[in-house]
Amino acid sequence: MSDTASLRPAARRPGRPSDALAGCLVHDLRGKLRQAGLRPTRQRVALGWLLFGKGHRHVTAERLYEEAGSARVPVSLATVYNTLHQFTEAGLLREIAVDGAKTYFDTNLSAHHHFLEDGGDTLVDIPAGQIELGRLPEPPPGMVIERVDVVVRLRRA
Amino acid sequence: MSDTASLRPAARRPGRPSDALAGCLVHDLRGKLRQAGLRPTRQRVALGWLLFGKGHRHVTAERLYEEAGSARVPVSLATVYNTLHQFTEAGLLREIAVDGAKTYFDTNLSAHHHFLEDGGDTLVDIPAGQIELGRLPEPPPGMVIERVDVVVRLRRA
DNA sequence: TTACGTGCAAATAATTTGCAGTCCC
DNA sequence: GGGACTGCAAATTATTTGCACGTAA
Repeated sequence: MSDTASLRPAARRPGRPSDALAGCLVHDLRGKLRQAGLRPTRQRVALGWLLFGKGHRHVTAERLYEEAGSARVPVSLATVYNTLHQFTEAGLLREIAVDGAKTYFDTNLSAHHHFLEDGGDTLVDIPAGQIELGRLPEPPPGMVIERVDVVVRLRRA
Repeated sequence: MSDTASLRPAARRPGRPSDALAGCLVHDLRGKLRQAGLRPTRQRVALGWLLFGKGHRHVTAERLYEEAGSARVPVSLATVYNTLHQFTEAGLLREIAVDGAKTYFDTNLSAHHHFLEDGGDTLVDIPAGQIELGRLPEPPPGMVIERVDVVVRLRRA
């Protein structure tokens, strides 16, 4: 049984390009993983599907674990953590630490920033270009700027 | 204002200004705590002393706990956590979450941002004005911007 | 086949909490 | 004296690790 079939068993019908894309996406995903030096195992493909299957998202390990469970793709929490970090190292994800304990992983790799809603629970993208850094400070000697993260904290009006 | 005076007192005498200053600083600190609705207990005054006694700083709970031990002011780690949070709620400190597990507390309340050195260990202030946010994005409806945090991640060149 | 992955449970790490005893006002 | 504060140790929460077994190439 192929992963494709198990994950997206929809019938092929004209007028719905998503079916064709679905197969394509999984195929791409496997290629992506392989290129990153990661063996495309069932779990990695499944988690990759959940992560990259429907637009950009922010997830915590816990959340992805629950989703995997709901999607009838049982993986252990440890594997979710491992996979998320492997994806991050492979440049497929970005790790963002906004507050306190939880670590979020962002599938959006392009330069952009975040809104943090008051409880610290929800993270929302700020479209690139909507925020503008005038000039950056000079880094201390011997250091280079790797990345700039902006978090806009929100409060209910 | 008075903060400036209490934080950066000029030396009044060659020799041992520390006694007079100590009284003054401690006195201010007690007043500060009282104004914030916090009873100026021995531990709070001692921790306040370590925090506010010598210029702005970034500390983790763990670090402050060690310092307190070194300064012959034994407090429990739990009390350090409690105190830091109480100070934060009282507006005496600012909590900054830059990465992963550790939470830093910043005694500098003015608008400013941070450099984060690569390991995520050291946090350095970026003087206000050295960084410039062009324009801020519009917050989602029903929300207002409370604060903007910028973290500039550094890597060894 | 065989090294790489995975699951599980136990180990860490940072932080919080419950409660008996202590100290400030 | 009385209620706020503290210390300790146990509880939580988020995450990591060690190791036997499973599986993709």
